[in-house]
Amino acid sequence: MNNSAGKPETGAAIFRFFNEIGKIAQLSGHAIERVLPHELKMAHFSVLNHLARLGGEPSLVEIARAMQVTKGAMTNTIARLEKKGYVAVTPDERDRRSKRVRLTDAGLEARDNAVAAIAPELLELAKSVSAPDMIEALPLLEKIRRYLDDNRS
Amino acid sequence: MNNSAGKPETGAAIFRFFNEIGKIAQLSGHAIERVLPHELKMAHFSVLNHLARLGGEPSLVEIARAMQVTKGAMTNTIARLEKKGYVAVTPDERDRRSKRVRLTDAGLEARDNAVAAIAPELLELAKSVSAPDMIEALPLLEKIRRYLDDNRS
DNA sequence: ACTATATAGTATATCGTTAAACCATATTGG
DNA sequence: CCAATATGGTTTAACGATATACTATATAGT
Repeated sequence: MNNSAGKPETGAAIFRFFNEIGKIAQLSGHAIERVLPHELKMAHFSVLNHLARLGGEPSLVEIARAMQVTKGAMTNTIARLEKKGYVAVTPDERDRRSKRVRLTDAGLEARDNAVAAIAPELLELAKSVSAPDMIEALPLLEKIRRYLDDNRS
Repeated sequence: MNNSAGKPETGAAIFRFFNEIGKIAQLSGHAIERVLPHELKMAHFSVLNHLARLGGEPSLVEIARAMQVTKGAMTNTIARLEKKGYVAVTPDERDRRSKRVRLTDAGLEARDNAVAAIAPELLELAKSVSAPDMIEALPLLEKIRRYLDDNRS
């Protein structure tokens, strides 16, 4: 049956879509945190992973924007990561309001260990559900994420 | 590295899948909270919506399990909703440890107003992205959610 | 140049959540 | 029956996030 955006059931279906997305995010977040090294919360791991993938030395606010949290939250997160020696923070010479954040070797190692800890969980899930279907759904998810990203005030 | 789920990139793709899911959940949550009546946080609305859809008089822990939060969190949420008059809480005669939670008329009205406030956002998004694609993805999402639900410890 | 405005980062109060300890009541197995 | 154990709910401490206000520096407009 064809549901265009005008039909009444469409709203309910879209609603359910986001409902499922929210629950999956919650459940997968918990599942991942369970296997994560004890000191690494999801927020910390996300930052390490972001730095490992992006490379370079982004500023604190750039990281905050990428992680979609406030800069206040990122001040806290970066401080914790720095205390653990996972990131190095240096003042920006050009813009003296700003700081540059760089992943240390220890940080990269911690991130790699975390990824290795998570991988089996993900692969088992992919086996039980359907890896091809999930991969096929990726473009749609990216499109939706971009839309939401562009339309946040 | 053993990869029974397929090609070696599969792990990375699954990882990205959950990354996107997480970001969409965050962004859509914020977007929805923006249009929600000021007193209604996402957690409160979710409970009202759950009660409206399920009907009946579930216990506090049953709601907590459905919402995937701890019972401590639900104690707090229900207390707030009760103070606003959106739910009525009565002792369970059969099991005197338990409480029954029922949606009041005011609660149903608040929920309906919230749904009405959210609907336009969702429909605009569905129009800009692709409602059919989202609807088509629903079974996969439900399958993943069920898997995660069944496999949480 | 000077003023106004924007931006980077920090500090603080508040909020919702979790984890853990706890009390009360139910249920189960000797 | 009764002891052991499980379950429903509340409370408390710690934590991460937000919003807000604040300091310091940068940028734009006149």
